[in-house]
Amino acid sequence: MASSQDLPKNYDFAEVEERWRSIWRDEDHYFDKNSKKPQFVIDTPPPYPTGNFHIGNALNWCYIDFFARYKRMKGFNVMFPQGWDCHGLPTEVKVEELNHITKNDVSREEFRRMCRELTEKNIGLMRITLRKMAFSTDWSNEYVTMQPKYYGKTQLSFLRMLQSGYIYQSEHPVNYCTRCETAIAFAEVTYEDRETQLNYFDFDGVEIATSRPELLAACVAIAVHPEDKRYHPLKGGTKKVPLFSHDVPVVQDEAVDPAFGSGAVMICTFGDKQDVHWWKLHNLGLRKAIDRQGKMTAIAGKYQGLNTSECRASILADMKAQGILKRQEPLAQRVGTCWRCKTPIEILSERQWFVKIKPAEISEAAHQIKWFPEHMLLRMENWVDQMEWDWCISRQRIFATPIPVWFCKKCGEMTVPEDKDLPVDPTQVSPKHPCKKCGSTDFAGEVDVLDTWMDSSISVLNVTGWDGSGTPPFFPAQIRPQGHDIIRTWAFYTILRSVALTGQKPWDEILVNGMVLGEDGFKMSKSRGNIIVPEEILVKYGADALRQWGAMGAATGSDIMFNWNDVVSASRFQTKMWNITKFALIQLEKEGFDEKAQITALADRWLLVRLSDTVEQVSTALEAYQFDIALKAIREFAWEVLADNYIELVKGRLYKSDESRKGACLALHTAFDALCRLLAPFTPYFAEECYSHLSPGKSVHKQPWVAFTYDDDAARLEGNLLVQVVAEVRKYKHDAGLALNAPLGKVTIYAPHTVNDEGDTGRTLNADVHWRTDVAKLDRVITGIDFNRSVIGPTFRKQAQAFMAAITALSPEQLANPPATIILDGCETAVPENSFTPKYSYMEEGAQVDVITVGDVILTIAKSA
RNA sequence: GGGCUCGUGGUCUAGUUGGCUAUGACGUCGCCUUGACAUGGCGGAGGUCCUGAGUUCGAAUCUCAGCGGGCCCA
Repeated sequence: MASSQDLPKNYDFAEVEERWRSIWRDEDHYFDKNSKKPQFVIDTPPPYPTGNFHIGNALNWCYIDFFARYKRMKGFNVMFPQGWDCHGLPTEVKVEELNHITKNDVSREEFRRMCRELTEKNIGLMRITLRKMAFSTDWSNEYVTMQPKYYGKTQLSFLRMLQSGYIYQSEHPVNYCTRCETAIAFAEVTYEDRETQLNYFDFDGVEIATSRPELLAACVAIAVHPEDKRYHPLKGGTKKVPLFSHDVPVVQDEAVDPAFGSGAVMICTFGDKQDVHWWKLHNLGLRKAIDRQGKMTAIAGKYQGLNTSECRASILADMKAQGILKRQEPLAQRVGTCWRCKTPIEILSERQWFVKIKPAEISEAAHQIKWFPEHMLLRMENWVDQMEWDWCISRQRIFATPIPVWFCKKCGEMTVPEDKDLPVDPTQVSPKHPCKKCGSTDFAGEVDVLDTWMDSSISVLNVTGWDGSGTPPFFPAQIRPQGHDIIRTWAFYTILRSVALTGQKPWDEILVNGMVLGEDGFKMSKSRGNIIVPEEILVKYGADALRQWGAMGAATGSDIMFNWNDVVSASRFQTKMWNITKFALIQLEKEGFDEKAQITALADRWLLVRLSDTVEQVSTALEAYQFDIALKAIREFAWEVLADNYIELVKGRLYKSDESRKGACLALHTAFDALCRLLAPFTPYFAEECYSHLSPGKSVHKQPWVAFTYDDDAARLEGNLLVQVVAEVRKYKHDAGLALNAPLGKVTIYAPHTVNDEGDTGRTLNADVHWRTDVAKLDRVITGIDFNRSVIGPTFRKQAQAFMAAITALSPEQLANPPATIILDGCETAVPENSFTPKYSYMEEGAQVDVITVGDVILTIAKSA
């Protein structure tokens, strides 16, 4: 036992946290591939290396670390990997910004190098925050998706899915960002409300309303509702497109809303998703009017080379000039935009690579996974049920995993590399063998690259040891923690890929965390100025306080509003707990504790049974990932049960030096040791510091989880009663204007059972306490009357004094059961309700006493005066 | 427009399968320096559990409708 003299008066989180960070070893958190322990593999989210580990990440990681540490203490072989999801547009954009270039100003290789460099730097910054937060990361299982070791696996997974027919290429309409010059998936489209104009114009005699006149060159049909009588004469006919003069058919479709605009709509390739739908359904032609840069193509004739908004203005002007533009109305519109640059997306038909989406098998796997909270499964179901297109996985960018295929320049045949040659960049190297079909050695490497989700959706395969064949050794993982914002992307794609590559679900369980909102209740954003960064909290209150906020801020799974109050109260709990530590160590240091001491005193038994209850509560909550409930139970036990009640009760006994203090010391030691372990997953620094003083040289994080049980129902009941009795007497003193430690004279407690309190109650109340099991013999006497003047005054006016005199004159029996009427100045007068209350006092064995009742227990306090 | 989710003292929040006086934190008010702690202790005030209807002996909890947030999607 360390000397209590060593303990500083105040808990200095900054000093303690830094000290333990320098002592702890990474090796203690490594997953052991040869272990016989049950495995607990976590499919951790690989964050995007922006350089800032934000508070949403922090919450997510807190959850992961709570159960990682808990599972380790429970004897599991835990893998808590750390990944970095590097590829993607944001970094490309940042590199362009920082270096004042565009991606076309330097070679592909040079541009990639710049991206890698920036990413390395950002990862370095984020690792520092992770370490400060005391996350028990397994750094031996760190992965970086931009490194050859990882993207080789991404390419391998691509080839496997290509071989099994999951991946195909096809010309198909895709969402396309003309600013980023790449196809993007639906998951990357965000919708924004914009105001636009609905233009009514004459289309060869038919009035058409459109918000996108620039697509006139791409018009392939006119659609009307089959029931719309206005347009029956047009059935089966064709119409000439104004300004462009090509003929288009008139088709009929139920989906046309006769009430919108003129009831006739032009179908263009492609204005929106609906156009794609009709285009397929009615087997229409394809007219590409917009190219990858967002410029008008040759079929736009004189408008060629204009961008879409220039073209729109120009076409509207020409329509006006020809007198065919009838009128314009404002129109509120939700427009799909690129999630990154907010440019409205175009739907272009391009040759792209796709992954087949098979909703049934994804849904089946999703149902085999246990979801926390359960309702998050619904979001997955809804997303799966409404899938319309396959997943477009090709991107026309640079900083990403290359698609590992070549095409023969002579015959067009596709060639893929062998597994052992991965990773490859087909734009840099050539295949090792000539074309199988024609023998040519002239190849063109695929320049398209893979969607970033193709990297991150094999995170679980990577950490479980996938090598391209069958089921990986540690697959499936036990749990996937992630936010609900990426259910339709990361969770969805991971399930898809796991099923496609292994035929199995990726994880046993998925734990979905909520979003962190600002203190004002809104999503954190720069424009609102409500962003709180973890670093700020770490500096002001330390990692343990921030972690407590993560646990207690909200029930697991629900969105959580950041709240400084919670951090402050977390920090106060540590102060309180630090003082408990000091007290416990001072007491235990005096004579040590005797492991074999007999626990007999009620307070000691009560503490142990309440501890046993707490351990069970915390363990149950942790098994269900209910961190708020778990930490709340721990705090309540420490603060209320141990500090405010138990220690106050046994203090006096601990100050003595007889046999009776041994039981208290053992109970105190047991509770304190358990508290350190219970706190270990939540506040690793703090728990380690406290435990190191209790058991020098030992780490709390290497101790097993608390297995303490203590079965004593009587102690729970009687102890709770004892605590109540003490509370009532404190209140009595408070009401009497006495200090809480003021001497109280003789107190008699009539309880149903004999209680061995070892004198704790008497010392705590500073009174001469007598426990008795017989029935209290009390005489009630009326010693005065409280008059309610607000009733008597208005009722009796001038007779008020007389009324009170008459009441005072009543006999004690009459006062106890007041008559309905009374004679006042010779008249029988009603006694109003609530006009007075008799004041009682009690006599016990001839002495005046005050009486308090707590359930069945009666307390009498002898009046000292 | 659809789906999910939430609405609890001034603020934030707990509340399994309906069941004692609705939990806790922060704030607020009063009292108290007692040998771990005033970054503390004790006590108090403060609630139409969003609204309305229904089911029930009994509803914060279940059902329906409405109002209002948030998230996701069309």
